[in-house]
Amino acid sequence: MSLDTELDIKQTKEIVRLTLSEQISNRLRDMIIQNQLAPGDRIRERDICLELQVSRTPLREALQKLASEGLIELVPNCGAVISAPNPEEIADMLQVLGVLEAFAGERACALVTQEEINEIKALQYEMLAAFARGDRLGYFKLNQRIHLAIITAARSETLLSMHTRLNARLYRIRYQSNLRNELWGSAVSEHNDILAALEERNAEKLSRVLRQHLRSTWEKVSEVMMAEDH
Amino acid sequence: MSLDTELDIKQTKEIVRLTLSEQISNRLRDMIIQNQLAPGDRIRERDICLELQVSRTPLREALQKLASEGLIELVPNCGAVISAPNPEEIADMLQVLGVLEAFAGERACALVTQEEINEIKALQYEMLAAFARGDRLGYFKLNQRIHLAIITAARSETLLSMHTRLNARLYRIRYQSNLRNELWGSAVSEHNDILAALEERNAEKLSRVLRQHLRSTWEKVSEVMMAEDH
DNA sequence: ATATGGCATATTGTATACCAAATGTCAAAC
DNA sequence: GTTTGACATTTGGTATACAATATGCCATAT
Repeated sequence: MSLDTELDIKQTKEIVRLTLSEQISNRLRDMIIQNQLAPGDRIRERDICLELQVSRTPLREALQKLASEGLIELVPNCGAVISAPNPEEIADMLQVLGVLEAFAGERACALVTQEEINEIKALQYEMLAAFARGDRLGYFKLNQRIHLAIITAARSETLLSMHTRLNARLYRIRYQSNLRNELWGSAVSEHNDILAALEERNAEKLSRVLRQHLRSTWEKVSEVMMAEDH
Repeated sequence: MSLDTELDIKQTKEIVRLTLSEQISNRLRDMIIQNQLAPGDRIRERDICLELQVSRTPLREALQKLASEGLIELVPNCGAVISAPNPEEIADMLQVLGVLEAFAGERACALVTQEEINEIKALQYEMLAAFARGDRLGYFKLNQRIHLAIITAARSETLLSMHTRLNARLYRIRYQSNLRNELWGSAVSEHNDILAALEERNAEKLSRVLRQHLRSTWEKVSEVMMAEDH
């Protein structure tokens, strides 16, 4: 299952045309998210140019984009380093993500269609299946898709783009945390609450549960971070 | 009073060194915010290069940055056009901004210092002074500074950066709205409520008032937009 | 008159070479 | 041991060339 599973299903109307710099930034973003480029690593322009077989111009445009997304930091005359957020920053981001999802929940309760609820329920069952099999990767990705589905149901472009950006910055650490934490399936019951609140279209409840959900995410993530940090 | 009034007061310790692409993106951002580049306008690389006396490479890097901030749209092979958000998008952004400020208010109540409250109160009086004089520009900028002060008091980098980005996209339209709307001073009483809630450190109240404040901002902005749209 | 197709022109996308400035390293001098 | 300075490396920026695409125009066909 790839990150862009939708491509298998959705019929894209237009032919997608990406500039080279977009392709590069997408590729680098994936490499960062998947930890092929680790936090603190320095990006050497020449090396990446050789590796991806592109010239410096589009690569540097891609770096600018990633920098403004917060995935890398551009130090003048020192080049680009992969961002290495500390626990405080992670906690901060997760809190804001919680606020965004809480708002998404509010709106979703008013705007979600029965079809979307059914789809989320299906994803929920798939996630339970992955959990039963001990399939951590599948579990994690389905978890992500459920949250994305709720954001989508909120029908707010601004919300979606902010969530996407923030999520990209958190993806790696959440993934690592999911792989390592003993309690990797502990969100199952919270997800039941989320689904229940959505089905009742109880905005206040869904909002509250989602924000709480991100708080407990922080607890799990911090546990793993502290352990790694010796 | 310039946008960066602080420079007059604050002693900057280090010498700030910005890369050329940063300087360019800052300049273009200001030009967009101040309506020197109007929504829908197309940016011709060569023209801007001549105007700013820079080469294409750093200019294009700057454009990438602005595009990822949502201030311009980059259409492959067609160049850059200044974003022209429609009323629905504006409403959407203002709602999310309201959510962010509400959260900032919550945190600020817990973290704000007495000094900061005093400063916000001072800004409030300055704003009242500007209102009394009919100084719309001064009123608007002080209004912005008050909100920024609340965000700052919340002590969340993520929140600050998201707020800054969203605010940049909204700045122009809010400024125009402030200039033209009959009710340009109607936020004065809301600001009294905001300050009161902050002084009481009443998180729930401040959060609610701030979100409501952005809702009434939308009412004023939409009024002006509708009028302009014929 | 409208529509189609093709051509010329303008603009963007990418590659490359080059230079200046900044950084890091390492050895010599004190 | 610390400082100084020369050197190699890397990045920031410019200039330029060329390819790909978009745009506008005109002639032709219907």
